[in-house]
Amino acid sequence: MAATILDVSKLCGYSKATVSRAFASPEKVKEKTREKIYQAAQTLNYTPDAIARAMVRGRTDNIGFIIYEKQYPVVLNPFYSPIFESVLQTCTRRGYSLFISSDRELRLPNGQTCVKKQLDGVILAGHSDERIVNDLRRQNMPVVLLNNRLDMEGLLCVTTDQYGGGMLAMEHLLERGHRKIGLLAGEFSPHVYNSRYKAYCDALTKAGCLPEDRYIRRVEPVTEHAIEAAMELLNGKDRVTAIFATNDTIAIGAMKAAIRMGLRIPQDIAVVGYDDSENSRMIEPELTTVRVDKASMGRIAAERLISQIEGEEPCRDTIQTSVELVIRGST
Amino acid sequence: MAATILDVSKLCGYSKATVSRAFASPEKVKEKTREKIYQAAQTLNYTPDAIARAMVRGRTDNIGFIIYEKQYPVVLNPFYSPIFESVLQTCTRRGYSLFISSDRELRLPNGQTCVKKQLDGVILAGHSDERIVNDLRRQNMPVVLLNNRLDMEGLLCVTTDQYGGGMLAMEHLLERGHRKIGLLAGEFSPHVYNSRYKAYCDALTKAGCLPEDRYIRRVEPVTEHAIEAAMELLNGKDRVTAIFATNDTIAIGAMKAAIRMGLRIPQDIAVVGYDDSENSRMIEPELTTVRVDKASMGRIAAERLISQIEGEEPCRDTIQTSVELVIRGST
DNA sequence: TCTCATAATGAATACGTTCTCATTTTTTCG
DNA sequence: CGAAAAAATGAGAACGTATTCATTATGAGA
Repeated sequence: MAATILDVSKLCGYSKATVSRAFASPEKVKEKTREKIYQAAQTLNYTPDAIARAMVRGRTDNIGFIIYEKQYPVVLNPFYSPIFESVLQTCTRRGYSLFISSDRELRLPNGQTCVKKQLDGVILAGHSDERIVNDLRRQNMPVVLLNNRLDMEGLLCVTTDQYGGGMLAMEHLLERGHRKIGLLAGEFSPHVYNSRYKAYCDALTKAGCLPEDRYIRRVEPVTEHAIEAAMELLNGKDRVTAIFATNDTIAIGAMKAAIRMGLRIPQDIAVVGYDDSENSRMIEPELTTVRVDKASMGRIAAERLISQIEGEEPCRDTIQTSVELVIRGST
Repeated sequence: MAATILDVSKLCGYSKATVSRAFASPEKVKEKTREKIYQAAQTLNYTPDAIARAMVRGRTDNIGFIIYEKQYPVVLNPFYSPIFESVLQTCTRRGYSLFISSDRELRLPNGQTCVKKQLDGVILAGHSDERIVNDLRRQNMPVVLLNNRLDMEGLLCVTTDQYGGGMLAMEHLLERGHRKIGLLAGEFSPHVYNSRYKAYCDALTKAGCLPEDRYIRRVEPVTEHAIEAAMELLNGKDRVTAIFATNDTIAIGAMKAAIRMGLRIPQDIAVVGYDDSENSRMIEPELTTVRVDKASMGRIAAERLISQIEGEEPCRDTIQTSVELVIRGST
């Protein structure tokens, strides 16, 4: 049905080869010829077939974005959304299209990888593991890790200073005089969890306090769970005066718990979050939080992946984007 | 580098055709043969090449999801995120992969549609227009509209009862005795905007009130703008006692404005939102809002598109999913 | 005008599958 | 057991493009 290069060729009288060149590398064909070819193409409503093109070039100009975050049923959560936006922009600018999928889709029942030859490279976001990376590498698929860190030879990881960010949050609370600080720790990838937990402990210790288990709760990053856990920390006469939550959704849960218990924020209870996602400005007062440079993360990951696809060697193993404390009304 | 069907063929002694069948339609090959072929494939780490496959079948098993919402810089906003999730699930279950893009990506500089032959069909979300649909149709591309309505021959639109939803919200406020009701109307597609605006006017009129321009503000669906507009409505002695916001982000802006002005929710000012996005439960008190069945929207759009791809004729032009009022603390 | 270099074009092949049609093997059943 | 039917397999074309290599047209310099 659709016109092919042959139809155009016949209509304008030039060979298939020349027509092909007119589209794929216009500078190699005489201007006058090119015009005639484009004219013919237009009347036939012809566009080069991307599949046939990919077939012979061995490249599709498609990139995959795959999110592994088991705890979130929603593929696109407030943290990844801006990252994704940035990845999409970068890819578009450089002529690539973007595939997206959750982890379920990567492997088909028969063990095939549906990704094969469909994609020129893959961005793995969240907590993927060595096995997944190895699977992809065995197929010579360029890979970049996003918001995760795995120590594998030549594997590029784009992440942030998790420990430093945690420190920023804790030092801010300590500076304001808080000593009884609760930790609401979300269940993320080990890399993320461990770094932020360590920052919590180190900061307290440095300030002469002892981290106490009764002030610490592990929670799923879901508002309801966070509310429950926060209520425990806020109950009793020995309650905490501040809470460090390891992401904004959890922090908002903590604030909601406080409001429901009649506590004033920040006078009675201060809350610091992490990520600076959209949510952080939805609540009132707005949330003090650790801002992660999500736009850069996405851009860098995409750019490095594309460099790799286009033949350059990865120059560094790990790239850390900056973190910054944004102080708002909750502290 | 990567193994092809020919390598497998040589290793196991069967012809290319049989190897191909072993993967594409296993029931057509003897079990014993199949096992040997799989074995050989495994040792060679072979997987059928999706591109070559697409080339000969004329199908890619890829679907595109394209969002047109100019006012939102973020491709994936809280409204579309669950819809997208649902689309992704449905596609995955039925063996399709998902491409995503904003409108910028659809057309390349030279006027080509990069979509051509890469995709088996497209879901157009947000306010796309006739021109776009026609472009795609000229290439025989199956199309489904999501959250929008265009009167075009045989075009399937999956939407919701915008007017009915608006009515639910307004009648709820009227029942609670409110008469001075403000409208914060987000700038969405004409279809959406007009329906909700009409519901606002009709409900008021039916209750014997006259819609007044001073109670109505058009706003971009961004929290800051909503806060400003809400403050205008809440100022002065003649202020409104309730606000109907045409989406949750705007409603949250209204609530934040009220809180900042020292008004109590819902005693001094009631707020109803629209969409029931995640945000609606982030604020305290939580937001009364019109729930849109986003999961169904996504599922239905994907299913109908796939039916169309697989050869069935669309049965209805417009499908409306249900709306429902969720009453929470803000009213 | 002629020669040589260079630019522009064409013919043919390759990319890795699926599918049709023909052929061979296996099964069924009288 | 033998013939017919059914199942399994193989040979080869086709999908629509990019690219290599050969050929032809164009232009520059003397």
